[in-house]
Amino acid sequence: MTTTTQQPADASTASAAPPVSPPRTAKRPAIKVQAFLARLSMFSEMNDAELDRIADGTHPVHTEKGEAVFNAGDPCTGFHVVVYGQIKLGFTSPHGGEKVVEIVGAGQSFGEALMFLERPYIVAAHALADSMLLHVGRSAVFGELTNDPAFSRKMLSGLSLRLHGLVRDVEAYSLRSSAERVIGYLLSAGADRADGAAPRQEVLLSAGKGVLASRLNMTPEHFSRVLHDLSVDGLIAVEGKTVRIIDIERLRNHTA
Amino acid sequence: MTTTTQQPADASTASAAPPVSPPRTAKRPAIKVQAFLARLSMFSEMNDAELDRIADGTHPVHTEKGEAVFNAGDPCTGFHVVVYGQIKLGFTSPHGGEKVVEIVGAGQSFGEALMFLERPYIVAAHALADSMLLHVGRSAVFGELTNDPAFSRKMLSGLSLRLHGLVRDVEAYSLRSSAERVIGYLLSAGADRADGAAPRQEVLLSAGKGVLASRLNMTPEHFSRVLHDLSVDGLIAVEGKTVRIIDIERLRNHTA
DNA sequence: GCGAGCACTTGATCTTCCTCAAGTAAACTC
DNA sequence: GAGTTTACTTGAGGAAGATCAAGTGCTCGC
Repeated sequence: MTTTTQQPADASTASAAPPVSPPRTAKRPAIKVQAFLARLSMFSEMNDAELDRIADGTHPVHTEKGEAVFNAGDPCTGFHVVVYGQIKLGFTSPHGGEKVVEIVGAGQSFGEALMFLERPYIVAAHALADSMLLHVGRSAVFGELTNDPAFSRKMLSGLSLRLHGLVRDVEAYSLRSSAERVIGYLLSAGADRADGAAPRQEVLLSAGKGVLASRLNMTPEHFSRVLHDLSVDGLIAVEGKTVRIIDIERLRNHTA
Repeated sequence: MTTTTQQPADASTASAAPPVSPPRTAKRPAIKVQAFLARLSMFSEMNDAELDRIADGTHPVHTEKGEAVFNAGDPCTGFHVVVYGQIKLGFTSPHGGEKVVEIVGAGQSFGEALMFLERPYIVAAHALADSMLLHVGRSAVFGELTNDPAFSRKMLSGLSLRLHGLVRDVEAYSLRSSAERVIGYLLSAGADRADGAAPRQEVLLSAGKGVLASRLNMTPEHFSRVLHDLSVDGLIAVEGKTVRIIDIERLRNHTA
């Protein structure tokens, strides 16, 4: 849940999302790869020579809404960073269902673990919006890892953070009711001001309700009902994709 | 699930578990720390000087059955390796429940991710049997990381593998019924011969049924019933802690 | 601005799994 | 080796959430 919070185009968010705007025209923007990479915490301590080598190992990937970036079973040749847009990572069950594991936004990366394991993907990645990614090739990463301990350290932290988030998810799935998971999502999405300020009253849902429901391990129907119930209890107000938190204290203590 | 399989004292298992025997007497055995560490894949490429420095950063921890190694909220000053015994990692819910996230046996380690994040533990670790651990201090690890890229690489693989296992768990919890999870466990526990040989017909449950049930995200009652149903269908036979797989093909294809 | 498609909501019913309550069997003490 | 504890099993009932089936309202393309 922690890593799921999305960054709207809001300069006040103290996040790693670099200020790369989506293309205003149909034309794809030429971005400065090194400059973009340098803003990611993963590469933040690299010098120019290193950044150049990494940048040489990348190539841009443009994916339209609905398209797959990769599917389960595809070989993994590196990892991806989102420049703009939004990607969902998920399983497709043999019985037809889908489970969204993570929703990834601008400035976030995915697929590092598989890159190190040299195994094929076990999840699929689909674009939730027209997106631009950078694919960072394995060999470029491995090259820098061997002579830059600070980069190794960053990589280890990044992986650890991801692991930590996943453990928290497991806890939520096992020990919390679906209403509690929804509340947890709303609070963490509302709390993504990193400064000490009070959490937002208005939360913009970071994806469609169906996708969010799957991320929270419930059906769209049930998600809808939970939101409805919380509204009836006067804790929140739902207006399309924005949720206004009316009584954050009662929301926090809510048990049902 | 993949990382959960336990090694009974069986030299044929091609696993990383070093052949350190539990103490036959009440007296604690003096183990050779360097020799033990060298057999772990994490340290397998280290030279003697490095191993000495890591060994200097360790201290032994003896934990009796039922005792805690650490609790959620405790600060993390390094990671642990199991020399002998068995440790469970789990959450305790505010509402009283418990969820076992992982069961860790001899030769396996835990707590690396928290060490890199420098955050307090979010799970608790309790001994399921009288156990001996080695605590490897953070600074010793960080020291070697800065000048041994191969070690960094091993660390990254280890963390990636853990992440991979957790993603598979999330898939199982979300997309599979409890009977399917039980079957998955039995098959993977039975398949832990790494050679190409046929899976074992006899599976020794790696922990008490209650603990296993929690690991598989179900109640002990329900676990018991699932095992019962599979027995009635003639797929397995349960005799205490050993499960004999009678019809592995039908077990694999079982849907209910 | 009209119709088609899609996302979401609402209602009724059904399943899975949990809870509570005994009961049995195995293990640990003394 | 009897008594107690702990682990597991079995049964009955219940609750959370899924499924199925219509709806309603939006957005988007033309």
